[in-house]
Amino acid sequence: MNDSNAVDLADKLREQGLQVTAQRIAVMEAVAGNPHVAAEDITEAVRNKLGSISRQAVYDTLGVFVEKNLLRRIQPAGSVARYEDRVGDNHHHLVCRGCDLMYDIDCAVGATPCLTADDDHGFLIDEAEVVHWGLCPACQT
Amino acid sequence: MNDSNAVDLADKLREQGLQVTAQRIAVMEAVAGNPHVAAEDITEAVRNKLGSISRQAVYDTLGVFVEKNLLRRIQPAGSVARYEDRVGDNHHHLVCRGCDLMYDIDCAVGATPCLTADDDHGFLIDEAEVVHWGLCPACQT
DNA sequence: TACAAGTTCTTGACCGAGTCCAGAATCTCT
DNA sequence: AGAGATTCTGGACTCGGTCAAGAACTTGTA
Repeated sequence: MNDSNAVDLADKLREQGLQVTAQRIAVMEAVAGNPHVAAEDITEAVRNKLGSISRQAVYDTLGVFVEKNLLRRIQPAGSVARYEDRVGDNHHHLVCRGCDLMYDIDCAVGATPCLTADDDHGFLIDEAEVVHWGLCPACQT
Repeated sequence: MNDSNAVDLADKLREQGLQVTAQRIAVMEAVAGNPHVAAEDITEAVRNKLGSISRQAVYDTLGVFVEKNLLRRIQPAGSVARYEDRVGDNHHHLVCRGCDLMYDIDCAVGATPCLTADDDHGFLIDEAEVVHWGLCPACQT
């Protein structure tokens, strides 16, 4: 969250042909410091840093970042969209049915688990998303 | 969709300790004849059959059915909730990013693929949900 | 067949994450 | 520094889904 990080982030944006703005840097930092954050929390974090940002700017920024593969968007059923900056490894998630607590999971089966479907119906499959559902220790009571 | 089916469904409901109503039978039939239907389409199907039903009754009914494990609810990111009557086998889904077309998938890895997570963080895991994302033949152009 | 108790359905207001739009501000390149 | 493109702001809006209270229906008992 220091200046050198901000510089690194700026370079990352330029690499993708994106303009560098204070809002975008702040959004990136908000996600980097907080895996699985919701848009609302990102907005709040950015406001704490910059003073203000519009909801639209946050959604636009997140949308561009996901499109450029700088962020990954995850949205377990019944939950709002969440964002993380761990991209490129197709890791999975463990979600609590009770409180939405979420952890990253490296699947025991292998690097690209279950990627091959028996019958792909002619689809061009690009991702196999795995969500482990359960109850966290606190919600098991 | 004939009378004997309706009788079977009525028994299924009683088995679960649920009251049998025309609305519930119609909702069940709407899902049975149409895997991966959204609540709105179910409402429409029931209205075609019974004349009318309230949105609330549809949501209530779907809620109990899912709770009693008579239906399964699936909700891929960015899509509305969908329902199917194929329960108990934990099969997976193939979803088109372009048009939300959805197919059932039996995973090539085995009966309970990826169910074991490397580190379960103390969770009581009850389901591993797998979604294969891609583009259907029509959306590949 | 009638009744009471419990469950389910209807109606209508409401919620909240996310989108749309048009104009103002900002960034980048020359 | 200035032009052009991109991004941000503000506010209205959409829509799947939920909440609440009272009316209607099912079911078990007699």
